Amino acid sequence: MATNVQLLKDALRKEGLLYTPQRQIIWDEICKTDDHRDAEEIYFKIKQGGHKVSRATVYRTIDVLVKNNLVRKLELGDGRNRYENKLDSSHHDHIVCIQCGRIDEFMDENIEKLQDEIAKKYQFKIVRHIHQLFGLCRDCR
Amino acid sequence: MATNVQLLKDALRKEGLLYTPQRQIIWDEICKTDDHRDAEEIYFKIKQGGHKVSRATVYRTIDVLVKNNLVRKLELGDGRNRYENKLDSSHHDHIVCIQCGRIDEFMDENIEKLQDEIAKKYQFKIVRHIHQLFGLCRDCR
DNA sequence: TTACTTTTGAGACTCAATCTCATTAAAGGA
DNA sequence: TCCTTTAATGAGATTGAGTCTCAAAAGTAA
Repeated sequence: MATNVQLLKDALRKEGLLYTPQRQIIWDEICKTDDHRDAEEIYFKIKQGGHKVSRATVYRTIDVLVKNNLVRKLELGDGRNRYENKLDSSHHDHIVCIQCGRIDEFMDENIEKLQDEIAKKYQFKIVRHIHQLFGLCRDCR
Repeated sequence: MATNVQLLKDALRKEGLLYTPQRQIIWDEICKTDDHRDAEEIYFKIKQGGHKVSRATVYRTIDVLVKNNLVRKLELGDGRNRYENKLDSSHHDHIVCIQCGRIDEFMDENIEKLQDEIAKKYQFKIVRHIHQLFGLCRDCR
């Protein structure tokens, strides 16, 4: 977990924020799994773990982590944002099963390239993108 | 507007729902522009136009229209869903300026094909997809 | 220590969207 | 036509994710 501590400290320093136990607890919880969890889930897992961190602090800290590239925010359009740590994962997009909720990841260099070409055509500077496939997974179709 | 009336009637019949003045008013309002508007905007425009349709009915009707392919639902991840009529537009994805809110549309056969290949690889059956580029448009960069 | 700044937490608040349920309107007989 | 049944509507309550407020707690610097 040592690197994770440093990553958090660096991010906080960059933002001019203090390193606090609460922020470490939240970052640790997010690093514990590679799942795509919403803020409420993360908040309750922390609570279950016996730590006392308020909901407001969880939301505030997640925002900082997202802003500093430690966490990826997933917008599935169902009213709840999901989060996943970016510890050892490179860029990828998502395949979401609308039946069982399973989320797989994909990445295609060619699509990325085509995307850049489209942006160029529109004289558009891409800051981020969302590419999600919704449907039925192997087990649900 | 004649065809639009029929399209609505067909969709309602297919759903086993009645054709009502309120539903026609809502569908008319959505057909009036090619903008990407949220439900609240549509609701207020109807109100401004002197028609009395409740918020609940607007939301309920939009759901029916989306389900029956008369309206496309746009999820930009900002907590408000947008809607656009699908009267004469074929499938397309969106380019969203995070500065001025401008929304452009794009469509790339090659990306669609690559997408299908990915789905095949995962034995996934795509029902719908979201592909959005967020960044700065020509005028904002 | 003291003075000052930042963070936290509890709960109030926001806002889009949904739900409830009494009222109203439409459909389908007879 | 009237009657019965079924569906739709509207006003307002409710939900739920997320944000905001502000007093108290914790950290920083001298």
